Amino acid sequence: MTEKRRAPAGAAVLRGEITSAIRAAVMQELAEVGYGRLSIEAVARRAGVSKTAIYRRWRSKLDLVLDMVSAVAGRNIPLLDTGSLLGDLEILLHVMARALRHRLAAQIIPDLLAEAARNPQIAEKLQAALDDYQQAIGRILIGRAVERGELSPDTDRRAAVDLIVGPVYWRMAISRAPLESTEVPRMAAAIVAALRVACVGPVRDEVEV
Amino acid sequence: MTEKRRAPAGAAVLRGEITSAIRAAVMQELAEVGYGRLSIEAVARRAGVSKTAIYRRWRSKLDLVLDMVSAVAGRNIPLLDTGSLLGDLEILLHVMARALRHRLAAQIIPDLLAEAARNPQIAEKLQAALDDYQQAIGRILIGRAVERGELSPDTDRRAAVDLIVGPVYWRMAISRAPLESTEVPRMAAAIVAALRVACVGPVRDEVEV
DNA sequence: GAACGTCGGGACGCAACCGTACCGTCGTTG
DNA sequence: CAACGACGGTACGGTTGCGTCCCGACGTTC
Repeated sequence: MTEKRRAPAGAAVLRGEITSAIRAAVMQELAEVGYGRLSIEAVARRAGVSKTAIYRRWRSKLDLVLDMVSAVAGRNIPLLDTGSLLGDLEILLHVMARALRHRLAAQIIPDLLAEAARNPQIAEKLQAALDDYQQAIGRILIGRAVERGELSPDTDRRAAVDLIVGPVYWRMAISRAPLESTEVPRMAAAIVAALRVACVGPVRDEVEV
Repeated sequence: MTEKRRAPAGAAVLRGEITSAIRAAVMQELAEVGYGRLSIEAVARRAGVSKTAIYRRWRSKLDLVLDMVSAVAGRNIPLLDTGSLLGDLEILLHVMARALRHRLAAQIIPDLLAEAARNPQIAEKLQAALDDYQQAIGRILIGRAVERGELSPDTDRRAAVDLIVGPVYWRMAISRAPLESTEVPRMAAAIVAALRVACVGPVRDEVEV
């Protein structure tokens, strides 16, 4: 019971440099072969590390990836207040575009999102992060615009998020065409126009004859 | 040289029912484990067929999937002319939404798109299909609207496609939230508003102070 | 009705990977 | 300075999948 336990010391401590090497290797490997083909052996090889080193830190491949996901997804997105919906949107689009311009991100994100569709554990972590992200946009960005009077109070947050995030994601992650920074203002302006219209009730809509 | 070759007959002919079974099994398997983990053995098991049956028809796993992709992606999208941009958009969105509501499609499409980012062969086939799709939208849908005078002639086709396709894809394939049919008209209206603004030159844009 | 020739199925060798057990190493702690 | 104890690395059995080969079955054609 009252065992005297000496704290691990000396060589008996996880070396952070190795943990980092593994993390980096996982990202590389994830981008190169995807989650489906991700193998611990390959990660170990790439990191110049033994498999045991990995299994000591994470129980399984799933654990490993889940940990990476929460580490990356946990970051809060800073949503600066520029004083106008258009300005806020430009900033947000620039941030997203910059993120998706990174080769690793552009490959890993769609891959994990696809994997989430069949892996409940990944889905949970990823959807949580995604929901945070979307809620943040909806609450902060749209919320501010409503306060300013730029948008109607009964704007549908979810629909708004789709209109904001969809185009840039489609362009960069699916269509995989570059999005020049100079195009961002135009896209932002278009989205503002869309949002102004999107506030009307969901069901009722007149059809022109 | 002048060999007399009797045409294959009798049991010596590919049985279409088996080919179909394999195709169906591939779709199921693709949805369940993704391209990365797709195995010929599993496909054969699920189809109730021998591996040889598959290898007789396709040289490899890649060939198999490429064939499926071109078969599905080859279909032309009917873009009905309703007489107005708004009407055309509603139809298009309904078609996309219906397609993405199918479980198989909603899982396979994002998976293959992610895979395309690292597999040149799949990327080629898929990007070709995607480009066709986008060009069709750009040319027909936007083209008609321009002719009608609903949009400016110098509307950027690519940017327009992003605004049209992005939101619905994000909503259904990424965010994985249901898109009610009743929401489509509103989304279409929002997109029309966006498109009207998106025609201004890409670079120049005044910033409100 | 006999011959033909491809069919589907089972088995094989090979390769990759999983997760674990063991072993010598190393640096701190008392 | 000696002992502790977790460290990283190697080696291992088991599993899975790939692509191929050979076999008996089968139905049409002559």
